[in-house]
Amino acid sequence: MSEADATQQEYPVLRGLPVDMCIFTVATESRKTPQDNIDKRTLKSYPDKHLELLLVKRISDTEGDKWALPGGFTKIETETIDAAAIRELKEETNLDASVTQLRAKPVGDGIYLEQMKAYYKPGRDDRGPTPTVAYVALVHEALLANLHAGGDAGQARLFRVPENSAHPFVCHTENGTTTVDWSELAFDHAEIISDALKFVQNQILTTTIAADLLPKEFTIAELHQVISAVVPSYGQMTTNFARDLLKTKTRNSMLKEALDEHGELKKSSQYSARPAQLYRFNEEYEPWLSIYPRP
Amino acid sequence: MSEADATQQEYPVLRGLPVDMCIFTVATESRKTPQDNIDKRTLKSYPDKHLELLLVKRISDTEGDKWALPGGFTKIETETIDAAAIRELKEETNLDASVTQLRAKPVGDGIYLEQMKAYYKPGRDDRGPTPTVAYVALVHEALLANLHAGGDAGQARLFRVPENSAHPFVCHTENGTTTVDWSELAFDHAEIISDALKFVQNQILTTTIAADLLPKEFTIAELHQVISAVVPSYGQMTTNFARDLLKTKTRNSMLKEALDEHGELKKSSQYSARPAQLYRFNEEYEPWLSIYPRP
DNA sequence: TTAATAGTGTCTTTAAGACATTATTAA
DNA sequence: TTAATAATGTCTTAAAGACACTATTAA
Repeated sequence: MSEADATQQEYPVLRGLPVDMCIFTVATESRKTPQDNIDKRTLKSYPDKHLELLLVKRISDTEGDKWALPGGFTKIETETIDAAAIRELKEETNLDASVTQLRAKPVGDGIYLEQMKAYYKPGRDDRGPTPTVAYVALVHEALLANLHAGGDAGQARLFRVPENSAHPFVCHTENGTTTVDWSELAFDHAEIISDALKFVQNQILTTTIAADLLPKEFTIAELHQVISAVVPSYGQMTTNFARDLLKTKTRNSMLKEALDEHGELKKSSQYSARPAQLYRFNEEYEPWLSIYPRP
Repeated sequence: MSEADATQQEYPVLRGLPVDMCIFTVATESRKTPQDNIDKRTLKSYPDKHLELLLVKRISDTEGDKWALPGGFTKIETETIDAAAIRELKEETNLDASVTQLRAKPVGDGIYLEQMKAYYKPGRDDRGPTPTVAYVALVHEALLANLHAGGDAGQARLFRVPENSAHPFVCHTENGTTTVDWSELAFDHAEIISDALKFVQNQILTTTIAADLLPKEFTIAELHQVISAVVPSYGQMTTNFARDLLKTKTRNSMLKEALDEHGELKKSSQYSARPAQLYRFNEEYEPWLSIYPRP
């Protein structure tokens, strides 16, 4: 301790680095029920999917009881920053999955986690502990069934992410609806969330992290639905979307047809009358992305 | 100070955030001279271009006199982290240009600067001040003519970046040649530089930051040369490269033909017998990048 | 003239897009 | 049967790639 103090003259020393977690999921709307007075055949229609973000309600501190991103501090002298992010992800989501490393590349087991950006502004009083390193996680909704609030937070809830900043974050529960406007978020979390949203939108379009939001085997329509949930401006599913995805030379190694134990094509009737072909991501696929012509 | 100490119990407080700068440039080999005993016509051939990185030699500290990335600390209570990066960029390069903001998007005036990643590992003794936030800059070589070492560093030099980690960084001067192996770099700077290299390679292929390494108006061959300098595996310049760049629908707004005051096409004979058409980047161009079919 | 680089013509293959048609299933 | 979604066929246009050819200049 005295050694650290002595060092402070030469260069400032950090005593534990804050981490903020942007934990997103793509939630599936509950299926239509017969009570909805709809032709029973409509029951097979795809449930809607939309993007949700985990927020926690702070218990009285400098930022009052505002909703905020979950977060914490690295355990100085024992943790890397990535390890702290993994620990926070587990704590905040009550995940029992064995997350032991960053998942910047999708592994298809439901968790993507990557560092996004470091934030720092002078004047701690304005926005709480500075700096902070923001991490972005995309987690399969099935893994978020047992949320609990960790650390210094009151409640943890998944909020639907609005398509533009004129609309609030919304959370429906049996006890009613909670809405949180962008301006009501603690610290500079509105800025961080805005950056994180652009980040996941870019990532889902340029990498195969959609794999972490889908079952191991999925239909093209389900894949399209996940993309559209994260990027609302993405177009409608068309018959050509599927064909372009499968037949073009630069993409034809991206998905593989799912086969059953007899080597037969596996199909799913979960959401459609006519069974749809199931696919899985090919882990060997490496996207080529460039604005310049391929050399 | 005592107020800060009191706060430490609740959450650790940072007392100035370190910043490491990965300052790259694309250097132009000195032109062939007649003494090289080459047919004079060869003089017009393009000079080679290659990627260079600014390193500084530390003066005796915990890391001895190793070569390292230039860096510094945010001025706590007055600077944002971005402001510190801008200040360090100016100090280390002796730039007199009025850099007042991050240039994540190219502005074509010779400077691209963007935050890459935050690093943190426990155990300060192993690698000096932790954490650190690494910034990546790509600067036009003309702006790096007046290098001087800033702060606690001895010398500042531009080193040629090797194409793989089996080879060292090399710097030629009148006084001889300096080579620095990856393993000889201070702290964990080899890891940071490795990440930064992938980062700039990805950025130059997916954004228009090449504009910052070129004159306002340039030929297609010069553009290709810059890309190849940063991404050595990029292919040879072909006649189809130019045509694909200019004629395809998704890219045809990327470059605009340069016109003189009479509205005539501007051409350059600087590097070729037959004059080549000059182009400039279209600032309105927004690349579309996705592994999925365009909606 | 020749060397060197810039740029065009033309043909082939592949990808993208429009849109009609057929297929498969549950109720 | 009908509704709903999956998948194919076919035709058109655009992009990519191969490669021979022409153009412009300096020395």
